Amino acid sequence: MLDWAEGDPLEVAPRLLGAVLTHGGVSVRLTEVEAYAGPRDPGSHAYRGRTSRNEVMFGPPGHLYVYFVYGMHHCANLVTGPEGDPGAVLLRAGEVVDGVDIARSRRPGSTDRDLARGPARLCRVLDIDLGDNGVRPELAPGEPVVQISRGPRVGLRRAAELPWRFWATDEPTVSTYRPAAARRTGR
DNA sequence: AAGAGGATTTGCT
DNA sequence: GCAAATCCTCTTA
Repeated sequence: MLDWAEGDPLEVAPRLLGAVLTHGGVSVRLTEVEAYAGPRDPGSHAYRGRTSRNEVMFGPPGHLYVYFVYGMHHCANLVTGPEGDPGAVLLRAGEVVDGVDIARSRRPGSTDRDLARGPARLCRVLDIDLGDNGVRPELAPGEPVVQISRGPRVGLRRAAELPWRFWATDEPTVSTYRPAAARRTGR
């Protein structure tokens, strides 16, 4: 099961587009993802080796790697690499296809289009937090995405040039591209 | 033991 | 367009 979601994150990422992730009573059809290739990828949390935070990425595929950022947001990855090889795919955005009422209640004031448009919003709508780190999510293949675009990953300061972000072309639920924030101090 | 920084979002100027 | 919000985790000493 989930063979199509296991292996090299660069190959799995485009295959995840269109797949449906269900958690907390809400289902999201993935429209935007990013690949993180573990130890050979300077942008990966696993680049500097195993720590208590990224431990799940070193485990078997099919589990969620959830992390906490900016003091208030959660982001979720699907671990894809074989045990010992920490590859993962960041779930950046999607379209809510089931449980819309619950999703709306978790993000009051949001338009339906924006409900899961961004990695932290997606987690919010699916009720994913650190407590879900390491769980096996409910994931099903969906309608295949017809046209796929790819480009640089979002928000990274390291290895930002690698075109490892994949999204469904012309999908309104894809997040808007923002280059990494510039350093305030330093040079 | 302490400090810096972050795979973001939101609201205000 | 820019900065605040806010705390976990890693790095360095």
